[in-house]
Amino acid sequence: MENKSSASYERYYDVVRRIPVGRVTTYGAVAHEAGLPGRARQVGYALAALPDGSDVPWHRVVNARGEISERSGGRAFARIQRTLLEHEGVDFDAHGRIDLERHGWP
DNA sequence: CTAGTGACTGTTT
DNA sequence: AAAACAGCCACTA
Repeated sequence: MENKSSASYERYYDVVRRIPVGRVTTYGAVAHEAGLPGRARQVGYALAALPDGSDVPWHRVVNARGEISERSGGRAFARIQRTLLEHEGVDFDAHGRIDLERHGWP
């Protein structure tokens, strides 16, 4: 049984699981909803530790600009994330960014 | 304990 | 609008 580095990760995952289909949210919003404002960085860190095949829709989490963040050693994931969001009905502009006013999750 | 790092955010150039 | 800088906090060595 795999050990979680920190049970706090589950708190972030729980918030991400509540994101409805066709909507996105920011790292800061997830941290805020999780009851830990200001830990946006830790949200990204928690998602980075997220195991493959988890039930957490990590692709619905983007940065404050409404764009997909480039993580270390794999920008291919950004393309996958964009494809998943487009498949859920999320629109991207010519700059590859999402309108948080339209698809943002309150 | 200190130091380094990172899927971030807001303000200033 | 994009880039640079600083602030923030948790995890690892």
